[in-house]
Amino acid sequence: MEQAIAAVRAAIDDGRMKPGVKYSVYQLAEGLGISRTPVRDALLRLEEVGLIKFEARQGFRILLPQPKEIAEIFAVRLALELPAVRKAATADDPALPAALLQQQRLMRDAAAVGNEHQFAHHDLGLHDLILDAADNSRARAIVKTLRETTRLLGANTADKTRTLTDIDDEHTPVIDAIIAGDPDKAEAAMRQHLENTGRLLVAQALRTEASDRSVDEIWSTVV
Amino acid sequence: MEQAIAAVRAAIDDGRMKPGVKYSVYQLAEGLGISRTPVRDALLRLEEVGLIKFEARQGFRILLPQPKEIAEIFAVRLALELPAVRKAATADDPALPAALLQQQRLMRDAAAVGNEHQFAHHDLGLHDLILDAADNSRARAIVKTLRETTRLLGANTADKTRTLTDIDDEHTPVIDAIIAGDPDKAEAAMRQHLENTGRLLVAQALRTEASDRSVDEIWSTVV
DNA sequence: CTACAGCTTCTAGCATGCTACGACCAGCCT
DNA sequence: AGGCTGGTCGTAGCATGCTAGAAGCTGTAG
Repeated sequence: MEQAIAAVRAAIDDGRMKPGVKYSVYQLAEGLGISRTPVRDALLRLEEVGLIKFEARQGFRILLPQPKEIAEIFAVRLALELPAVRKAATADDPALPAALLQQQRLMRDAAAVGNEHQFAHHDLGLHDLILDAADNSRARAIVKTLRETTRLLGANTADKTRTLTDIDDEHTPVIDAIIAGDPDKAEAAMRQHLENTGRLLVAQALRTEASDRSVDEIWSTVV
Repeated sequence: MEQAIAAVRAAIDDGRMKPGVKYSVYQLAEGLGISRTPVRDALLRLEEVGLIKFEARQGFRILLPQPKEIAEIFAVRLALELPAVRKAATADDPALPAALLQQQRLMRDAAAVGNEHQFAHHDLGLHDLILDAADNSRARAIVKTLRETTRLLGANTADKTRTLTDIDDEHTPVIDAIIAGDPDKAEAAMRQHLENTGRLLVAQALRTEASDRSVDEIWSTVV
């Protein structure tokens, strides 16, 4: 079943499966060479996360997050990650600075060669590291799930309006402030980063569905 | 499948299924008069939420949340519900005050006759109403899930150290502040309420597992 | 040419068959 | 008598059978 989940995620990531198109458990199971049961289980879990939607007796469809949903996701992330980054800045874990800098180095390397996939992976790793430092595994799990549902869009977004290096530049003040033990600065930098990213994704979602609403309008109703 | 989820929850609630005991999909399916597949699906979802745990080739077991987990859950709830109650206090939804007072009335009635089940239901309804007013369905869904995992304990807690009326008294200032449009007071009152409840549940969890750690120790590492 | 009706062909969802494997128990060997 | 070993039982997990129902197509009638 884990295999099936990973397979579907991978298929979505590399564009073999596209939003809007109808798929069926039968096809997918055959393609993966396993039976329908674990595939269905996997899809049920993805449905719960909101990544797909079963339509009764018609198959299922990959969903693109709506602009409002994206804004909601980032509102939740702000609520959870801002306190987390404060805690990370005040907690004195001697191993944390090294881990942060290591993660940053990995991201820089990925950015240098333009490897978006690697970059996204290490970006997740950095945020995860901060939530780990805040010592709340539940919050960590929630944010991980939220990121998963926006990742689909994220992959397409970075190269359009923001380079990988731009994103990396937003991380730097966060990392510096944590290492310096300055919770206010860390929080402000993280807020900056999440707001930028969130508004960008909302803007893109608005574009793809050709809506005439404004980013600010949606953003302000939620955040 | 929804039927199976509801059945398992109900069985846990009224004590037909107890934490620590081993159960199997076979037994359960037979008991419910449906096949193993939907029962298994339901249990997989409950496992994802952390309410049960499958043990390979041995059945599954109902889990009691650990003290740390409870503290984490309340840390997340604070992060999400404090902003929400602020928004509820500033948003001018003309229908909100009436809805809040209505919900409070239902809770009072349930408290008056000592109907814990009804009370818990309406309590959930009140918190849900506030999150709804904040207009973030994602946060709403998250909190709902979190409440589900603590509900098991919650039912046992209320009658021990806090009467239903005590809980109700904590809600009053929250509702009043929202109606008065005072976000600061609303936030403070909600914080008071959530901290009380959270610490109480942590204390109970510590008692049931006979730990010698203190509530403050656990609470302060997370919140 | 168009509208409609019936049929074929998909589907999800539930039920059931099947298998590999860990736990537990009884019986044997030392 | 005590420890080990083989066998039996029960389990999750995967595969497959089965059914009701919706979508779309095809052929026919107007």
